Amino acid sequence: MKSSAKTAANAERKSVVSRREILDAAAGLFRMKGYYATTLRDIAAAVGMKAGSVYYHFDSKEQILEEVLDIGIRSAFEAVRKSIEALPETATWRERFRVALNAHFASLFQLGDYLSANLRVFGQAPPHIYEQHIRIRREYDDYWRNMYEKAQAAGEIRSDVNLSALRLLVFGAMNWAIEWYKPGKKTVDSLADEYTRILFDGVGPR
Amino acid sequence: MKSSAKTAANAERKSVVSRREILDAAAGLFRMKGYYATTLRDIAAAVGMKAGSVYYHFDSKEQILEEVLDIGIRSAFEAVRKSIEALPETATWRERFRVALNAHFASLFQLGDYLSANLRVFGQAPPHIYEQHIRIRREYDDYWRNMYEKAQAAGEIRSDVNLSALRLLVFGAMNWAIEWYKPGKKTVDSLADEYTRILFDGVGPR
DNA sequence: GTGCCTAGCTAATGCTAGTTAGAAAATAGG
DNA sequence: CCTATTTTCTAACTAGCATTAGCTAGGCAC
Repeated sequence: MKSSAKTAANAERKSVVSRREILDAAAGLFRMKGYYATTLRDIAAAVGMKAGSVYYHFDSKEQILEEVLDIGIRSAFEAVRKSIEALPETATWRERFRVALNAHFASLFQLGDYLSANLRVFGQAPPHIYEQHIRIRREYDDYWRNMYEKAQAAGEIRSDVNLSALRLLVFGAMNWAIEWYKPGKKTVDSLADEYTRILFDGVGPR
Repeated sequence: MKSSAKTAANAERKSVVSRREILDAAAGLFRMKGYYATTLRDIAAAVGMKAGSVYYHFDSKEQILEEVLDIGIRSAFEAVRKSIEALPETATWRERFRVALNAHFASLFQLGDYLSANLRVFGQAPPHIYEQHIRIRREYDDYWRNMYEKAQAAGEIRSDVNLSALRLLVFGAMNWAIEWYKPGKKTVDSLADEYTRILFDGVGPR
């Protein structure tokens, strides 16, 4: 009974391990070179395998992409949601924004390459993959939209502010960071801080 | 004499026309599908040619990419510069920012596909092309940086504002717009207006 | 009409990438 | 250790892509 349970766990683990390694490597390569310029041979080599072996674990290169995209957005969404839930009920919307932004940047810069790979390649993914992926993306979008709406309802965002513009501006800032961020240059905390200050206080004279 | 001048003009025009058509088509296709998923056959078909014929006008697919990238950033830079130069000397830095932003969005959404193709594919361009391209990009970046510095020196941007963060936030917002902008949804003018207001006034209560 | 130049076509080339099927090696369990 | 299963390797295949070299047709000048 016990040894049987151990057998099942071990048998699962090698392929689970290899599968994860492949995904990790793919995420890193997609982020760095994009989907099309990354070959299966590249990915396989990164995990000490040959390209044909990858097919034991995945049906196709496209399936790898789908999973990388999915993991990327879900892990970010989860991190953002969790960090907000961990706040006290009394937290301001400004603080929630900062924390959410922080979690997003943490996902982008600290939790592996999945989100950055996602941001880098989703816009050019094969059409059917893009169409599938856009759904979860909209959910994430709505989550942020909802936050802005509540902040405005609570008076923390002025009523004259166009929330749609705000949302798009912020998403741009959040996501374009992959193009310029260099680890060590700026901590995720300070980045989220500064963006929050700029957005809530504005840069103009008081 | 007259017929000779006409000959030269006509002979130049056909290849100049075809060449431009190829670039226009390439810009559109790169924007839509990315560089790698766009084939020479796609580009050729879009201008009513066959793939082999494109080599009469360009040495390689990469050369087409280089030119699309270059035209994209240069046209934006030029538009921004021109629009600022057309302002009176007394214009505020806030107004200059708005006008520059407006010009950038106009380049992005109204002057063909070059800038949007650029933004979409430069991050995944072949390394030697990327390295070459990044130079002009830095010049554009510096132009904006310079604007913020002067605005801060003039007191129009508060001294406590981290200009580096501001710059990166704004670039993100400016450039990520390719991911969501749908013509007709919002005019370029109103977009630049709204972003300027959010950034200068902030969204928080006064 | 002839000759030259321009602009595009065509068939072919060479290479690469994703993928497959069978063999071999590694792992796991008794 | 042995056996069964899992995991990886390998050689090959096919399709597609960028590119090339030679040809052709049209336009223009003489």
